[in-house]
This record gives sequence, structure tokens and C-alpha cells, in this order.
Amino acid sequence: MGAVLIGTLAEVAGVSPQTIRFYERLGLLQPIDRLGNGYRYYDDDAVDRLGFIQSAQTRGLTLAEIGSILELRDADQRPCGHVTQLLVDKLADVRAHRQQLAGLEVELERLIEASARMNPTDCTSDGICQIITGPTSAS
Amino acid sequence: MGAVLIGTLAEVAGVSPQTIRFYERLGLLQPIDRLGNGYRYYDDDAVDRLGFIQSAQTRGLTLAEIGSILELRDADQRPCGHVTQLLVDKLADVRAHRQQLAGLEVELERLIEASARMNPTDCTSDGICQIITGPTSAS
DNA sequence: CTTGACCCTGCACCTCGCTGCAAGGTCTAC
DNA sequence: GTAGACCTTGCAGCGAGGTGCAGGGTCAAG
Repeated sequence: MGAVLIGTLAEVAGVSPQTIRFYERLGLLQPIDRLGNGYRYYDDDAVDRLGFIQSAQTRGLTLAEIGSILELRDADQRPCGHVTQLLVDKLADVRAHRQQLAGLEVELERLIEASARMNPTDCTSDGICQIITGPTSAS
Repeated sequence: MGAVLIGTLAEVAGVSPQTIRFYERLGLLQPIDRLGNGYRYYDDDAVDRLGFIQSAQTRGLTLAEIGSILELRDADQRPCGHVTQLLVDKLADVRAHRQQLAGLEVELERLIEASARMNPTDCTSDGICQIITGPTSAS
């Protein structure tokens, strides 16, 4: 089952051939070799590798971070410690981001509620939009 | 106090002159006119307008959305309804995004916890990184 | 011999909100 | 007259993760 061309690999892995070439340029996935006509060919490990990339992406890792894991693997090192550190850092990022969005959510709720209570005639007064800037001034 | 040049407006509003020119290209802010030498000049309304843009940005609106509000204002229409709709939509976006991040947070916590329980010797087996893909396979 | 499905390379483009640079004109102060 | 601070225009680039296209080569079937 080894030695498939890029189109087949793409179909099996559920990505486009362009994406595979793009990953190759980023150093994430190298073909075993080229055929006489220049065509890339791959073995089953490539499918696993693409699957890993997709798993890691859904876990919020960037392609650069995923590349750093694959690099360790390719150097026959155990990436466990590195991966754990990446995940811990990512968790901190996600929590910070969520905190920020929570603040925004509260703020939007407040503005929407205030706009519902607003008298439409208030709108014609000066300023561009008092729903957003607040009745007289913003903090 | 009217008729300031771009640099003064930029300083007062706390943005760079380049940013003001950028907003002009997006149609968010037009100078009153040009002086004989081609220099843009602005009045105090421009400061309010830049303040509004910044307020709206901190509320998560994109420059395109902000532009749609300003467009209504410039056409002497009350943008209240439109603004409220934008905020409601934005709130839905923020909630959806937060939900997604909440799922990711739980997932990362799970992976980090699992990695702490993992036997280091497990790591040498096949696959690229079992912390990420899971012990035998991922869902 | 031609059609159609593949494959190759390299480059441009997309979103979003700027930022920086080059090459020039202008204005003020000394 | 010259230095320095301002202004003008247009265009390139960032990051992130691709997508799409042009212009070509290759291969198998009919």
C-alpha cells in the first residue's frame, strides 16, 4: 500500500494537494522521494503525519509549533516534555483570551440593554452613536 | 480651534498620521478640505470621529462595520437600529467563540492531565505524540 | 492523435489593521 | 541658504493558513 502520489494521499487524509505542498515548504512533511517524472510519492506514515497535524491543529497548536514537535520526532527524540509545555502555554493563552472575551461579552450585553432602554429621540442629538460611546461620554 | 493638520489631529486622537490616512482610504474619515499645498486639514469633529472609531473597536466592531455606521450618520440617518443589530450579532459571535474556546480549554486540561499520568517509556512507541493523538487513537 | 486526469513550479491573492519605507514637496527658524 | 520638522503619494510587508491560477509536463485510454 506504500508509494502513493500526492492526490491519493490528499484524498485519504482529507486535505488538498496544495495544502500538502504548502506543508512541505514549511518542513512539516517530506515525500519519500520523487519518481523519474518528478512526481512526489509518499508512504503510509505520511497519512499518520497529516492526521497528527490535524489533531494538533484542533488542539489549537500553530503549524510552527507542530513543526517543532515533528522536528524532535525526526531527530529521534521524545517530544513529551516539549509537547506538554506547548499545551500548558496554549492553555494559558486560551484562558486569557476567554477572559478577554468574557469582558467583551458583558460589555456588549450592557450596551444592548442600554440601547433597548434608550429613547429613540435621544439619537438625533450630537455625537455619532450614543449606544456605543455612552450617553454623554465613555470611560 | 478648527483647522488642524494631520499630525496635530493624530496626536490629539492618539493615533498615527498613517492610521488617519488609512482610515481615509477606507472611507471612515474625510478631511474638510486640502490647503493650497495639498495638506489635509480637519476640524474638531474629526477628533470625535476618531474617538468613536476607537470606542467601537474596543467593542469588537470591525472597521467595515464602523464604516457602515458612519455612513448612515453621514446620510443624516439614525443608525440606532443598525448599531443594535451589529452589537447583537457581535454578541452572538463572541458567545460562539467563547463556547469554542471553552471546549478547547477542557480538552487541553484533559491532555495535560493525561500527559502527567503517562509513563515516559510509553512515549517511545510508535506514533508521533500520544499526548496529542491519544493512547491508541483519537476521536 | 487527442482528450482528460493527473502532476510540476512559482507566483499572486485572501482577511484585518495597520506599519514602514522611498522619494519628493513645503514651511519655519536661524 | 540650510537644517529640521512637517506634509504628500504610492507601494510593500506583517502573521496565519492556506487558495487559486498560469503555464507547462506526463500518462493512460480510446
